[in-house]
Amino acid sequence: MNIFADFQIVVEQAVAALVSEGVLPAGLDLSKLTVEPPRDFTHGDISTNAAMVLAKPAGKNPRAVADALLPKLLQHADVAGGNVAGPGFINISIKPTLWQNVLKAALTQQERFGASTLGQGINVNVEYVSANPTGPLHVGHCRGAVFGDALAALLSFTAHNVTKEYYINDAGAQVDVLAQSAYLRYLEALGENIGDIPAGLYPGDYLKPVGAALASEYGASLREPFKWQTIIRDKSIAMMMDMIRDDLATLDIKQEVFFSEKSLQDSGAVTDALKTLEARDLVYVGKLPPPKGEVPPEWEDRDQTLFRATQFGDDTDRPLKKSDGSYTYFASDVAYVKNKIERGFNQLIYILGADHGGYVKRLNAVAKAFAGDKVSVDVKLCQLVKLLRDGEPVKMSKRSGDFITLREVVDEVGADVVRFMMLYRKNEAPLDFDFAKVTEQSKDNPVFYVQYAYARISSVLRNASKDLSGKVDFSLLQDEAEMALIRRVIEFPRQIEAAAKAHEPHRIAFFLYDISSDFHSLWNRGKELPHLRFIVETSADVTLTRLAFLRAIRYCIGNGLRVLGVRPVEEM
RNA sequence: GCACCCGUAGCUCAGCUGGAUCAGAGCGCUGCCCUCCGAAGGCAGAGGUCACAGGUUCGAAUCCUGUCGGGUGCGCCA
Repeated sequence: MNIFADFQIVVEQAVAALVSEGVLPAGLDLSKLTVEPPRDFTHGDISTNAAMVLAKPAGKNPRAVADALLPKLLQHADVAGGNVAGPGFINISIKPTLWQNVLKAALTQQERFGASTLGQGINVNVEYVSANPTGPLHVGHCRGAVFGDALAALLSFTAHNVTKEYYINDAGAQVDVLAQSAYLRYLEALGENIGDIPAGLYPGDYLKPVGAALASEYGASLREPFKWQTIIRDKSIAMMMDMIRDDLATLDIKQEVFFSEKSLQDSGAVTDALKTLEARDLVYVGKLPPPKGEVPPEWEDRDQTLFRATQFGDDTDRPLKKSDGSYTYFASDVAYVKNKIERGFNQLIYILGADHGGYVKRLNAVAKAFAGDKVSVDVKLCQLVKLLRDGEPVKMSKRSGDFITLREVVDEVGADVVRFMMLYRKNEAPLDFDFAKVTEQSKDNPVFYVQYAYARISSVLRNASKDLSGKVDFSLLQDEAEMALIRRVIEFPRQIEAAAKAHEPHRIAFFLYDISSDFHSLWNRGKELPHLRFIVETSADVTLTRLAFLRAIRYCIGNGLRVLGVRPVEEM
């Protein structure tokens, strides 16, 4: 139960009442109206900017609107009091029964506490990773993989109908290079001396099993590469994708749909998509202007088949065909967007590396061309991860093929640490990942800090005597440290919704840090003030109440961690 | 040349899509707290002209314009 969302409705009803009384004009825009916890809790429990937002369109001054609105709000059963403050804020304090009900809800809903109906009826496609099937995933893929997976979980938790998808780039030149590289490994597996892998091919050892598999399956019958290139390529792609799925599994990532680019071309979907655009006069043959400033030396003007992306806000029109008449990668993208729309998705989310910034406008343009405003596109760009070891950058040489793989990172520090750290920064901020720091067992390490809070709570629940008789009475929670934690619990459902709306899972990570901090603080208060301990020998009621309170907090932390895909631990 | 992202404390970053004595957290620095549920923690102090200059309005770290600085990308690659 998100009491802030509930009160949003209450405030809107109060506004409606004033409208019907003629105090406020009809047709007011309520979209800027917010109901939030106040920045400073001494102002109250709930705060709204309604009066200030409505004052101008209503032609009144904010305080007058607030004074008119306040009595309506005070009539509500859960409201204990309220006042108008500052330029026209309305602050409301709620009756203790309301926050007590939230704690009860946490205990009843358990793993579902914080879930929301926000996304009901919305079909979301989250596409992430989508790495070329030419080798194992490396660290660079880590962040997008975790981000996409956590965002998908967050959207599921808020009742969106989510499909997690991976786009396989299996149609371009890079998979032919893969096939050539695998062919050499195949010859090697047959006992031939292949020497060094030539430049331009994939040198990694991970292709040796592909060669071996081909050799054992086909013997020497594939020696003429041009004839059998298709078999070698398809086998290589299949094995690379298996490897990638295994890599993702180390992070507990399982996508439901693996969509082949090649299938789009083979099925005629690309041709169809272009026809659809042509029918709307969105395709033409023309020349693109060279980039301003430095013109590339080998620039030559040529006619190309172009999509009128500029009609939909892009910076330039985009080529659909190469000069030899074959389709560009972008043409596949166009068909893919169309395919997603036809599958009924209302929201298309793409998780891409920051070097794909140029995609944002063109993907939006394509979706607009096909579906107008009915389908929204959100491209989340993830910045680079800088790997450090004790503050020193970790060196990687991509050329030799010995880059650091995703698997190596997960093997060294564990999936939970990788997932949490990748989400402890907003996606467009660069991220430092220090092997030494992230495994440290101290409060400097946020993963540990949050896990520790969960474990401490679990420890208290274990230590508590099982056969206490008494009753839970949340009104016994009075201390300011307890109240601070209660405010966190109340805020949890709201944080989930806000993070889901903004497509920003990192907010959950920060929330978890904050609630853990408040918990550790309360814990230490109990050290100084024995009557604030969770287990109090002299009162079964107090003890049972605090244990129930702890369980509610534990559901917040546990559910938040689960959304991020991090396992809560009972002991450490 | 153009587009996108970023610029907040010495360092690493939050700041809930314009709110209130709001300028925050952690690290680092200074000083405290274990006869007591896990000190693997906690409390307190010092530290910033929110890159800069204008603008929008009741109100700006947040929105607009410009400047400076950093990153990324920019017609057949994928």
